[in-house]
Order: sequence, then C-alpha cells, then structure tokens
Amino acid sequence: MSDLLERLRGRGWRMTSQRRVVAEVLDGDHVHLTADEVHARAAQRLPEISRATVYNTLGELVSLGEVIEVATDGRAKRYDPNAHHPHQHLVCSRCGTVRDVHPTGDPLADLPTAERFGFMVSQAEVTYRGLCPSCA
Amino acid sequence: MSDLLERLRGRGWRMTSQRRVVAEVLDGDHVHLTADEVHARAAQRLPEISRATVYNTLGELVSLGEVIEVATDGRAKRYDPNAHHPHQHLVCSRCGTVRDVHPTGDPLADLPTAERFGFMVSQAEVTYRGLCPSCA
DNA sequence: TTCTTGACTTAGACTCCGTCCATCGTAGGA
DNA sequence: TCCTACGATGGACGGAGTCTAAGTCAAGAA
Repeated sequence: MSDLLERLRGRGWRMTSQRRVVAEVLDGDHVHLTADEVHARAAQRLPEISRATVYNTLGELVSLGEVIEVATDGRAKRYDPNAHHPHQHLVCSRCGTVRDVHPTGDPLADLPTAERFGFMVSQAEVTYRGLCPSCA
Repeated sequence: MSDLLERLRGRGWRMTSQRRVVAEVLDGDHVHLTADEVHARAAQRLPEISRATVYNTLGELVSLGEVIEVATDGRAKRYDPNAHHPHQHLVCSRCGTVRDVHPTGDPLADLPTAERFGFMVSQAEVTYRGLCPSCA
C-alpha cells in the first residue's frame, strides 16, 4: 500500500495523517468496507478524524481510480481497494457481504451495437446475487 | 396494464384507487421512474395520495415480481415495470437515464462453481455504463 | 529555519431517500 | 346494509451522504 501512497503523492496529493490512515485501512485483500466502517477503523488510529474527511478521501480515491465504489443495494456503498485487477462482485442478498469474483467471458462484448442506442458504453459491471454460506 | 390489475386482483389484492393509479403510472415501455416521480404522477390524478402508500405499493409490486427495482447509483432507486422480459440496464454516467438492453450470452453461466465460494447464486445483474447521446 | 498560503480537516447542520407508527378510512364479503 | 380487516394517511424518525464556515497545517519559498 506504500505503492498507493507513492502514487498519490506523485499526483500532487498533500500527504496528511488522515489520508495516510484511510489509505492504510483500505489496504488488504478482499476487504469491502462501508464508509462508516472505514471511519471506525481509521478512528482507532486517529481518534479525531471526521466523517467528512473519510467521505472526501474515499471520493478522491474513487475518482483517481484507486478504489472502486460498490453499490450493494439500498444499503451503504462499499469501497473496494482491488481496483487494478478487473473483477466482478458477488453479494449476499441477506447480509450484504461482498466477494470479488472472476467470471469467464467479457460482458461488454455481449452488447451488440444495435443494443447500445448511441451510448458511448465504457464499462460493464456484473453483480451476482445469492445467499452466502452463513445465510443460506 | 389492465392485465396487471387482473393479476393483482387474482393474487388477492384489495383494489383501491391508490393502487390502481400507481399501477397505471408504471404502465408504458422503457419507463424507469423514481419513487418520487411515481408519487408526483400519481398525485396528478389522486392529489391526496401519500408517499408512504406509493412506497408500500411499489414494494409490493417488487415482491410480487411485477416490477424490478433498479439501484442506479447512490441516488434514488428506479422502478422498471418491464419485469416479464429478461433484460439488463444501460445507465448514463452523467444524467442517470436508464435504458433496457438485451445482451447476448448468460452471465450466470460465466461464473464457474469454483468462483461461487459456497454462495447459492440465483441472479446476475449487468449494468452497462457510459454516456448517452445527449451527454456525450 | 521560519514564513506564507491555500489545500485540507473539522463539527455539526442539513438534505435526500426511505421506513415506521398510530390513527383513520374503506373494499368487499356476510 | 353492516362489519372488519386490510389499506391509506401524514408526520416523525433514521441512515447515508453532502455542505459550510472556521480553523489547521503540509510543503514550497525565502
């Protein structure tokens, strides 16, 4: 994750303790935290950090393409740091748990030009839904 | 849409003017209204209708499988009455417009058992994103 | 090293979307 | 026609996220 900190510094980010802590919290595999969970974990290391800062930092990381926002349902968005390896998501309909998955095939290729209605289509997100082992 | 009203009556729905109006508002192709838009349109015909009733009725239609809930982004959910023809959605990243699309291929078949992690996977939603002709 | 400045952070008010609840109204069967 | 359980109402409530005004501080300049 120091890679990430380096990349951010290279993009002109002012490196503050808050940003460092948020980036560190997101470090790790297959972690899909909500903004509030990120805030709670960040606050363990930096008790004064505010919710607004966490939201700001997450938003910046998303717009830089370093983190992916996953809208699970009506619930809170989750943040996925695994942004540099293309993948899709498997969501538990009951508890909201998210896993990264790697389907075969390319969904973008499955959308014929006639079905694009003049849109400049740039992305296809696949969300698989079902019950996780604990909820089934 | 009188089909829909018939089906609902057949399922034991008490037919009230509010439910009738909500069902009628959702009538039509390729309409993807938010709950507030449904409420606004319903209120043109039935000014006293309450937001709670619109939410209740939409929720019932969704759980009966007559309408699909589309979570486009962080914004309000949209309601898609085209529930009896399998399809996916194409969303404009700028203005949020939604279109129904019909890709080839079956995304569920693209998820190998080894990538299901013990989930009982029942559904695959594909959301294509890009810019619509007006926003491009 | 100190100064300077504008980018960053903070707390809390606010908005938006949706749900809940107590009460009232009414569809439809007897 | 009457009854009653199902449905509607509207206002309070809650969670998630945004905004704002004021204070703070990282990092370049001198």
